[in-house]
Amino acid sequence: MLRRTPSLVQQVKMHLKQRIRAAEFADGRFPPEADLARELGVSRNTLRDALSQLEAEGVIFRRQGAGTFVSQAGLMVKTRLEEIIPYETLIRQHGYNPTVKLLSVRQEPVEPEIKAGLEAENLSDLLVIKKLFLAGDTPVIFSITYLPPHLITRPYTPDDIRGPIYRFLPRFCQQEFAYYLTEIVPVDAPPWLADTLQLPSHRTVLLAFDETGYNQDDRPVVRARSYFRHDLIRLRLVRRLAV
Amino acid sequence: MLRRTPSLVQQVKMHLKQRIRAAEFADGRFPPEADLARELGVSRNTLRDALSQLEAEGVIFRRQGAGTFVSQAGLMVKTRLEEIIPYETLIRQHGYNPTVKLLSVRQEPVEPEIKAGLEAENLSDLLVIKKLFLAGDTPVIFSITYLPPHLITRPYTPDDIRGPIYRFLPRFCQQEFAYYLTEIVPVDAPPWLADTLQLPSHRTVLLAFDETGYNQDDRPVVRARSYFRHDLIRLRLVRRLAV
DNA sequence: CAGTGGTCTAGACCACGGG
DNA sequence: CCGTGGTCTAGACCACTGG
Repeated sequence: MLRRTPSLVQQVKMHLKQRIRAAEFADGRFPPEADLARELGVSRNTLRDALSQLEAEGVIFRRQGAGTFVSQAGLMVKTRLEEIIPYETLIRQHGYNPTVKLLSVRQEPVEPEIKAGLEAENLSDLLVIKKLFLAGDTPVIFSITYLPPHLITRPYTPDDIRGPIYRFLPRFCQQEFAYYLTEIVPVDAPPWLADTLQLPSHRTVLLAFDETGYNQDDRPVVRARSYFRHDLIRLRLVRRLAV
Repeated sequence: MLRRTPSLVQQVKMHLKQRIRAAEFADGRFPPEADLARELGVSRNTLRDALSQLEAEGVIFRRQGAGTFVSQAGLMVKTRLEEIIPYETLIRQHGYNPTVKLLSVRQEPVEPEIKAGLEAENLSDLLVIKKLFLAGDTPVIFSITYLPPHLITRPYTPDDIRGPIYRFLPRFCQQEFAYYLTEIVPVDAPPWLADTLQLPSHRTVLLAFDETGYNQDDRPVVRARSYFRHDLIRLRLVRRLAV
């Protein structure tokens, strides 16, 4: 997997974010698009693509006829739900030091409902991966991942499992990961979960992600359930009016 | 508020959605971009803008060198979290008949935390709006909205309040609504809420949206908290890898 | 009115895949 | 290889705001 040069749009995005972090636009105002494009040596279209993405992320906002401005609220958003990021990064963005504990990797029977979502009703067992993510010393995320074992085409070690499953798939399953279809569910933690996450007794309500991962052929290849200590890990997103 | 012609991109989007609904692409395959653009009489750029949006919504997926395809999973997604839609529409998308009950509209003191988020610490009271949304006969969403009363510049009737607050703002407050910054929170329903939503005694865990609405000048103008019966209203979204 | 962002076009070239 | 989608450009015109 070689990295190719990030697209111009990506580079412009990163460049502008950098300048925002450096508080270069002290009054919160961007230069006109034409000037900025010329300065960066890209077409206005390319610059505008980057600006549109930054606006969708809540970093800036634009007003026709008026200008482009740095958004104050956008700076508060630690997480953008519609983007998949490693849980370690998520924890780091919240200001903690992340650790992963690989609790278990086993092939075992699972509920029919899980298998159905993977179009794997005929399989008896799935590969079940359990992980615990710590923020400092505090467990904050617990995840269970289900993978049909027949997808795996190369031998792997536990270390290969420690990272996100969407990194594992292309490397060991000849599957390109495309997207998660995620359902957000509130959960009253059962004792085993409260135990695993070392929840204080008065805090048993958690946020959970119920995810189905699809490959680039739009076939479901993996399912996962993740539980979050929402009091420590905040899930925020920017919502806009549908057109 | 006059409607202007929807942009070409919007029109193309709607047109393609329509053709997908009509199952016109039986094998799930789109024509090549160049052909489709010519057929629709738009430039390839315009067509591609529409396709990109449809892809982001999970309706289609594209593979370089291979083609553009209708996504199966995308058809299952009833809700896209990053888009604001009226709760009535949300309920209808779930196959129920929606009703709104305006429970109360009162000016009253609120917690300092709410006022702080609205930069209204110096106000003693805010306008507090409580609504209940039914799916058929079943209460499924309860919402509380907080609005600084001094924003209102025109007299209004209760009927003007029944709709979404982001429609009220431009009409009665001379404020253009821009976006919500939303935090997703799991909640163990207190008795008053379980009562309002007529929850079965074993179902007290709810999903809540904690929202701050911003105007086009990026100033907070409204706060809202909505509680969802997640067993009846599913909140799903498509998540993609961050670039 | 001048200056800003919003929309749309035609055309070029690149990267990837197996119709 | 050819055909697909991916990227980028230069330029035109429109819509809106009050620098």
